[in-house]
Amino acid sequence: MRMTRLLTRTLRQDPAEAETPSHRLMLRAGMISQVAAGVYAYLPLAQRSLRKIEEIIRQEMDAAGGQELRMPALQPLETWQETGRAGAFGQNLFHLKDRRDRDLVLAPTHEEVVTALVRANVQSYRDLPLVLYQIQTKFRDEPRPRAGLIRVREFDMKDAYSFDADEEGLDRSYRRMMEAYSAIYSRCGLSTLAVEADSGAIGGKDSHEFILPAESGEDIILRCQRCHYSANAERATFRLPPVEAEPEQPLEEVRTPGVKTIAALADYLGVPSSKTLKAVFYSADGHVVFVTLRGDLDVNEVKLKNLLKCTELRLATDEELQGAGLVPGFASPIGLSGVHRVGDASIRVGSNFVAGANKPDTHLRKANYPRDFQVDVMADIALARDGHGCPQCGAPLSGIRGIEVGHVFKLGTVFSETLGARYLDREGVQRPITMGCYGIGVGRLLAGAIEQNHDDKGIIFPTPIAPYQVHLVALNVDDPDVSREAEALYQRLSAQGYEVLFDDRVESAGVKLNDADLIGLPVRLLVSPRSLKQRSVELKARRERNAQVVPLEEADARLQHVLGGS
RNA sequence: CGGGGAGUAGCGCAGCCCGGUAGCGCGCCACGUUCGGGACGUGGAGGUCGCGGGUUCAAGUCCCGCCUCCCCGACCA
Repeated sequence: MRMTRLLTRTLRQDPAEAETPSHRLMLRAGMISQVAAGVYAYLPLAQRSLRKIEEIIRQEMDAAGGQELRMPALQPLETWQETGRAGAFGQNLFHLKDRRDRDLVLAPTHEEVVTALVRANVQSYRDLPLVLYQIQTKFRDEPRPRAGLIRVREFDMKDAYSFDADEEGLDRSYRRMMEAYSAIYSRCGLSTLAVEADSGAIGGKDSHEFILPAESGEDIILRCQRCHYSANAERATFRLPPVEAEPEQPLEEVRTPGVKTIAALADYLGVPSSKTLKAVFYSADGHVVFVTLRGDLDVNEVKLKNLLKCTELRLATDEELQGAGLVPGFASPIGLSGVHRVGDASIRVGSNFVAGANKPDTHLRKANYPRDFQVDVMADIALARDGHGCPQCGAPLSGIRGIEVGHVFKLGTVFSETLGARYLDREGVQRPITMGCYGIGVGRLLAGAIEQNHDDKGIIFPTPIAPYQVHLVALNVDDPDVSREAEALYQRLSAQGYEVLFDDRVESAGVKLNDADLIGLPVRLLVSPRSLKQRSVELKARRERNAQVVPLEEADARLQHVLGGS
């Protein structure tokens, strides 16, 4: 491809809206163009990368026994009401009406349709196992699209679905998919981490995310520094440091004027925050829920949501609190009745806590569970943090940020039971099909790759997903020798099957070299009057510091060497 | 949805407070000079100032309403 023919140009200045490196660099390199919030046009350079990523995904899915198909993005709303997921997705589901006023949705994922397909086509255990996949555009009306391609409302995703006779079969399919995922990332030249994840509102037991470590990532991952434990913070469990046993003392009231936060309270009374009880109120599908946990911990809302099995969970408003007879800032589990009470396991670790008194400017000292108050449910609903103890070995956990570039779930029989996807086993008994689902965001993977591979000059593409392999740069194209030799080299390399981006523009050296660094193709070949004096080109790997001078006729052989024989 | 910010040429911005011919840098076009890390000169093209209403002799600027985009949070299979 000649750069004089390429649709876009590079930008010298950073576009104002971009903050994240991948977003900024993709805009500057002319790869993407925003059409609406979270909606992008993929320009030729990006499109080539995306196609390479898709091709790698297809090869690995096929190798793992997958069959590619394609399901519609446009679906009737009823499909989503049958499984109750119209509600579960809520506002995130794009809704529209057709000319006859029928309700349609733009699908955010395809469990319903694929399950219905399998129901119609699978009758016997002989038809199983089965892995179906597609690469299809998904629509999710995200509350806040952000960071370029990292969180968007329209995006291409590879989604795969496995169908097995039983749990053991699912375990095999699941393992196989995880292996395929690892192969995909490694072939893309990326290092990822498989971590335990929350399975969401309608997940099954097991779920893993593939995380690409990156500063700009939205997810926090906790990894054990000693053993192999690693999990998304949404999911992670942890051990609390042991506390010394202390005899329970009698409850006493203490004046705490205007002290409303845990930090202020600990400071005011001169106790560590781990000696306080935190009260947090939520509205779960409209019902007030009272949560108590130790003051040094925060509520993990994902755990809480799973525990309550609700679809909408938000902090309660002060009005809702007062309606339930509670005093914001001084609310207390003690003497509380009439609301659903959830206690975190941490309130059993420690004693003689400071708690609210449920009247203004007053707290209680020496509160003890269960002596002074009870809860309706006791569970782990605390958020794990950097420094907490590993649930498996107790060593400290450390937190890193990362981008979720893949997510796999064991769905079990949730969908097959609801939608009636059954098969006959050997004994002639009807059983629900056991399912798994497996997703990779293609565009997010590209963005993640750039997050992980760039420097202050630009992108450093991993070869397998680079839009082109070689950036052939001619300096001084007015010089007939340069123009002739560069042209000849372009033709020759292209004929040999190399993917060459040929900078044949009339531009100064600085512009061309900076653009080459910005676009970040793996290898740069430079033809100039200077190099031609030695009948040579300069070859420089984007990742390397220095260039090497290579005789013109050896350029192909050197390229093959550098690109690893492709 | 809560908080903050912004919409003026393809990109980055000034002008708005204090109403009076719409500007700067980059990019773009032409010619010439340059030519290995974002060159220089000369001449040019390019704008419903986000949209609608109002005030006024006159609105990019003042007033009202709306829309869009970005950031933080909430949210997020």
